[in-house]
Amino acid sequence: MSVTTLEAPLRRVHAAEDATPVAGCGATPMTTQCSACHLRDLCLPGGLSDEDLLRLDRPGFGRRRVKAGDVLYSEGQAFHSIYAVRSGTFKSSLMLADGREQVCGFYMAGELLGLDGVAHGRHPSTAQALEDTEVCTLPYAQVSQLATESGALQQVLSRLMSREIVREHSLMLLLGSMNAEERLAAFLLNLSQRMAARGYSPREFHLRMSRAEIGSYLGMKLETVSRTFSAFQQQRLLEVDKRHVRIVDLEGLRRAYEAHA
Amino acid sequence: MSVTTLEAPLRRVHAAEDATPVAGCGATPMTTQCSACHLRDLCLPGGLSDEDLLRLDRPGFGRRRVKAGDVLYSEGQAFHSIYAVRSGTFKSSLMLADGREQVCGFYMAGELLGLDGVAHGRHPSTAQALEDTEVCTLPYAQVSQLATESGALQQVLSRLMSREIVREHSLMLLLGSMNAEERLAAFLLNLSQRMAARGYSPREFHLRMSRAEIGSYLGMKLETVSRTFSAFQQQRLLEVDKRHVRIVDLEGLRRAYEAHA
DNA sequence: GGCCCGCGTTGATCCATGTCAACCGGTGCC
DNA sequence: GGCACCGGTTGACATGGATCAACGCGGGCC
Repeated sequence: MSVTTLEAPLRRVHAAEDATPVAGCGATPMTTQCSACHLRDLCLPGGLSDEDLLRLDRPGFGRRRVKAGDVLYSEGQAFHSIYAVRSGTFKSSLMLADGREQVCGFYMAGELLGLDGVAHGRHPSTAQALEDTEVCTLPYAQVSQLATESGALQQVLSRLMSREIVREHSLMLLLGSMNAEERLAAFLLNLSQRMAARGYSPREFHLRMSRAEIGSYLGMKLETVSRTFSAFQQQRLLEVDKRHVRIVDLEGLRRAYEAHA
Repeated sequence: MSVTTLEAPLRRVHAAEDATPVAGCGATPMTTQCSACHLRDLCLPGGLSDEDLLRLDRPGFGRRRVKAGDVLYSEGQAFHSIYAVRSGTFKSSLMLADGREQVCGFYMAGELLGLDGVAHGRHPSTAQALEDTEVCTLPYAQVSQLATESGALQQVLSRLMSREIVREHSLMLLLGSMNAEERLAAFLLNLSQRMAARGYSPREFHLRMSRAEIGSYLGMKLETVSRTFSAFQQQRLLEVDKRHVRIVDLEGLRRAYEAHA
């Protein structure tokens, strides 16, 4: 149980994942106990008492693997479950009639996906895996039931939804009032922070998404994303090689973000 | 109780408001019963059973008047309550360090304000009245308590938060992928629809916000908003006189929205 | 009544980002 | 092994919207 570096917990998740039998291949589907999960502090159970934590074990949430490029749910589909990312990365997006796509979020381990489906009983967005992933499936009826039994759990759920609202507020700020450099800086700083929270290095990481996906998320074209990466490199803020990013000057990047030029 | 036109319910709210004694002037503060409210179908109680509706009467939510230009709550302030708009219009906004403002929503009668405060126990945004307004103050602790007692109420609350997420998704789509004409068309169509839901004419209304506020919301400058209004007028889609708008060609406006030019 | 100020409109010009195109390196397939 | 394709980078050019500036209208205040 003892871990020496902050990086260990997530690494272990990946290892465990490798040992897991392939889902949907006949055997009883894998279930998950939140109380034993490495991600419990980041994920839904974060901050719950032991008692409430055990309550979450009861339903035995299922697991599901989603391969790179496959969709977890898609726009218009009936809403039954929310999903907690166990490993890997997802993007969620909306599609315009003419095929233009707006990425509205990237989700990594411990983050909850699909809360937007609660409103109208159907998923208003599509969630697609950017790499091979594994999720916990949390049937909303069960989650809802558990929430009626425990005020604390209900709180947590409300807080998570509210947090999603706050996140989107800041994205709106970004999309509505920032220029290309500010946008990319904000994006990288956010990623960096989330990597750190997961025990990875905040200064060096691998992007799971293409330039086009970053661009769609940030409201700019892929060429502009690429150019802005190059500009940051020239300013000695980053070292970039395709999807590998090293933040050389974190403070400088923060300044670029707050430049509001 | 019988109303002959759809416009009546809201008109009555305004009338009632005029008769209400000024808040905070010594007398016991006005309280509100959701079960008797004209807005009950639009607002928090929407879809609740009679039993649950009565439950909402119990806490006796307070009322508060906020004059044009005054703030209901501001960024950073501790979060205690959410607010239901009884009459008038609010904007909510975020501020950048350098003073740039991003309006992230306009709220009218029956809409809930402040849900973004649940996440971290402080308001991450500022809500300001665009005209003289009245709100119901719903202390979050009480709302939360009620939700533990009634699954249905909890559902409603979750659904409202989720709806806010969905709303912001589409705003992101707008900010990330649409041009000026599409943005303004989307804005007007949305307003039109909300006016209709409140029993007002969907084709003719008075804007409560300035060009600059519309611009901030839509991620464009006030001059561009003004020009785009003029362009729509030239295309015979609208008739505009300052803040008075008449939609001449609703279908045309829809096409402008879906043009994705 | 007259003045000032805030809001909205419109014109002229500029510039950040979009668009189009060429090219490069890596990967997977024939 | 070579070819085709995909993702990324870079350059040249186009353009939508920002910026700067002038002006008009109406309401509030002295």
